[in-house]
Amino acid sequence: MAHRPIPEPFQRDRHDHQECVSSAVEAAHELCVRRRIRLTELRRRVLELVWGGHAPIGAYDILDTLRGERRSAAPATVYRALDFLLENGLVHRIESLNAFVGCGAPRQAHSGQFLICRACDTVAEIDDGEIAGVLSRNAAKLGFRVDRQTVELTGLCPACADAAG
Amino acid sequence: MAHRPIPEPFQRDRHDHQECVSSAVEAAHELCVRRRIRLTELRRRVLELVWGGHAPIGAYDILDTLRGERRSAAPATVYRALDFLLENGLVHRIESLNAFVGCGAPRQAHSGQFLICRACDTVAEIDDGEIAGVLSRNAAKLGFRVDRQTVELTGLCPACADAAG
DNA sequence: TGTATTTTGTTATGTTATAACATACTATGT
DNA sequence: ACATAGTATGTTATAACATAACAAAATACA
Repeated sequence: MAHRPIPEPFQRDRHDHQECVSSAVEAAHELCVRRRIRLTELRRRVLELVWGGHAPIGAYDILDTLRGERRSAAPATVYRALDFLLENGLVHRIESLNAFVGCGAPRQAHSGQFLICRACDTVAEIDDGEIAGVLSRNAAKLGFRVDRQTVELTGLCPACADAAG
Repeated sequence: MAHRPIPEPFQRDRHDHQECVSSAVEAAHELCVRRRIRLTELRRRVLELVWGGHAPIGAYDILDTLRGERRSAAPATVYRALDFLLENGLVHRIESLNAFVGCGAPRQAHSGQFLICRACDTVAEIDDGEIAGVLSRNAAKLGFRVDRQTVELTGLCPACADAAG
């Protein structure tokens, strides 16, 4: 079935963000059906909260909101839901921020690279085969076999770079 | 003046590690003289502890050792020394591990890329211009201006890859 | 020597994450 | 429908990582 595509990196001004959230939840739902795993109410809700914006959100920020809705919410509640979402590629962890962002393209397996604006906190995920290729290849030249790539580029997004001159 | 070079990534079997430590301390000393900043006893000692091996070490592991030598040691003691060493490029932080490794080539400014063996915990720093170039260039194509690159590749080093088959 | 600056000491607290065990829910075979 | 195995969540406690704020000591340097 057809989804409206999630906006491309940094083309995000004045977009209907609710559309991002519902697309992400719908994609997650389909992925879970396909894999015969359960997108429970809790997991769906945590996914929505991660998709609250295009900025990374911390586990305890998620918890703060969740507590207003579910009196049993505790750190383990959130971390377990996040673990599930991470394992299934529905969210990514930004290591340099100890925070989480939604994955815009959960269909394909990928590690992804992240562009993190230090001014507006927006994170764009890219899945750049050239980058992944150079990393794997150059590691392999040293005899290193790469399992997982963590690539996080911090700087200024186009809008903030313009504003900063 | 001449230093014996710190061993190349993954050529580290049976090397004299004390040589790595003393090289690193000597390089740090010279860098601090040149920059007119102070490599105090505390900072020198923390640098040595970071260089205790080629595996990343956590701040609280450093603290545990330091407490045996200096009864006033507290978290802030260690973090302040680490901040100094980080600012001056003498150590690097491995974001995906919340831990620190010594920098083998503190003379030049660089962000570096890290190859982290998940079997033996050895970390090798590389400073690969091709990688840095592709990252900056491909981010720039999207209008993103990169300040800082975090590149951490987890996998198996040559020795552990051989052992694993 | 006096004074400004930097470094370290000290205490407290904030933030992020996991362990361990109990209970509840869901799917499946009979 | 029932038993039961497996999965998910509740609950309490604690571990691991990091910073804030102010005092005291050491150092640089006029």
